[in-house]
Amino acid sequence: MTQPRSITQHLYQQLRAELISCKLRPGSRLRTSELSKRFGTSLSAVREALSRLVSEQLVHADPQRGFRAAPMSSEDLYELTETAMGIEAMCIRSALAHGDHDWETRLCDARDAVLKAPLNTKKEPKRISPSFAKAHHAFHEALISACSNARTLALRQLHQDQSERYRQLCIPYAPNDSLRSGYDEITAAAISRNADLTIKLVAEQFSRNVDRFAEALDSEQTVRFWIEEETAKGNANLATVS
Amino acid sequence: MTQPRSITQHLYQQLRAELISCKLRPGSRLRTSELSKRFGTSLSAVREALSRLVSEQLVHADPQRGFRAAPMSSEDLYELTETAMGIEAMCIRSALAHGDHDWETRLCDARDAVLKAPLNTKKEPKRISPSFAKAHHAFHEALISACSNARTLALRQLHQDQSERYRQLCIPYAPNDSLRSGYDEITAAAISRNADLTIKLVAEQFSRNVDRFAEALDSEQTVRFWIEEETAKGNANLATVS
DNA sequence: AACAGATAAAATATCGATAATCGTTGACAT
DNA sequence: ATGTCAACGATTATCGATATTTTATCTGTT
Repeated sequence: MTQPRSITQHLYQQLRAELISCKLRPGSRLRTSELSKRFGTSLSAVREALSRLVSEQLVHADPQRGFRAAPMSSEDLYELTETAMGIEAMCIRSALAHGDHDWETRLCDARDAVLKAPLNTKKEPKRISPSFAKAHHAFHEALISACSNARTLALRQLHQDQSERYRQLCIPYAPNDSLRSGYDEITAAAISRNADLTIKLVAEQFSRNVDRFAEALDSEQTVRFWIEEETAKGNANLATVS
Repeated sequence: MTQPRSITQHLYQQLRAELISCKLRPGSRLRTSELSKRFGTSLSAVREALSRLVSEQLVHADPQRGFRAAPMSSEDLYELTETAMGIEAMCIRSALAHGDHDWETRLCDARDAVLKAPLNTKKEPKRISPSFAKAHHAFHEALISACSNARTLALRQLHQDQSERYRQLCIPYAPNDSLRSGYDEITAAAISRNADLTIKLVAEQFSRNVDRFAEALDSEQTVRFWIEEETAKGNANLATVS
């Protein structure tokens, strides 16, 4: 955890996190006055942080009408998934070309971890457990960790975060062992340097639940999220930058 | 040309254009005070515009040390080219899948135009003529114009602009007819919906001159650009927003 | 009752000023 | 001569206030 030097930097990270976690609801207005009050900073700092998020497509800026959290839609979800997978494919190709023995070890370790991680918790049986989600991400992170192209990796991070945002949609369903599928095959394909097969298998995993999320977005009912909405009254305090 | 509504918007577009054209030199410091003086606006407006460019990787922000134009390097050029081509490939696949008869017509027209455009001008015989460059861009634009994925298209634009920035490097050489190669073959491959071949041919065109630019960046001599550097004394005036 | 226009309230966009930070110069001691 | 430290100047980061624009409210008329 790197200590942010400037207020703006801190605001940027904080707002980004709240947008990805959907604590700031998609489509909701982001009033600079509200945010500056909540974080105890000036308008300018908030505006600057929001401006950076505009280029990341996490925030939309209607000139003269202020900022709002980027909306969600099933169309965008499908497009995002396609784009993200294309970028993931680039990373995989590079990783398979550059991966050494260390990389293979990391990959196998990550595979073992994800196969052992608990799917859900007793408290929330209808939600994928944070530890499984973490292990899943770590696996794919390990897979592309040998990718040598910094630009592609940066793009991947952006789209990973965007996808993570969509996964905040509350869609209760009991996870089953089918979630464990793919990891073994992907690992084998990657180590044998079969890029096309690796990509195909990863793509299958990626698009597994997309339809479910898309349905939730298209349904008439208002969408629900796992996390609670941030209310205007909240009064977060800035950690003192020591 | 859409009339920008806000000062910040205008600044953003202006700065972006100057960064891509390398009027603002790669790696050079972007002092907010200088820029605000030059454009006759306040510091905040400049900071806000620069902040948006940070996420586009056209500007780097060292906390507490201000902004600077993103540097150039041969390593980055190679990575950019690879990434841009990967994105272009996604667009091509989508376009070939969705392209209708209209699209084929647009593509053929663009091909004819690029084959007729003059390679250079008498005034600058060692530089590719603007009209040929324009026709070249229009051709590839037409090729991907049937792509249905807005996110991929947006990414493409970003990387196109980044590549354009590198092409501002002054590398005099007399263009010859080999520059005309590829367009016929690409058009044919695209219309016959052979995605793999289309991509391969486009990739060849893309990477044609990369080495030349990379050499220029790696050479000991300071790099030169076609356009003149923007000096601090300049005094651009804001168009009155009517 | 419905609509148009005028007015008031809210929020945004912009500015100029202040505080914090960094880089540099120059004095001083070793 | 060289290295360290302090004070200065330059620049950035942040703030609070003002000007503009949008949105909501109210009034009067058809």
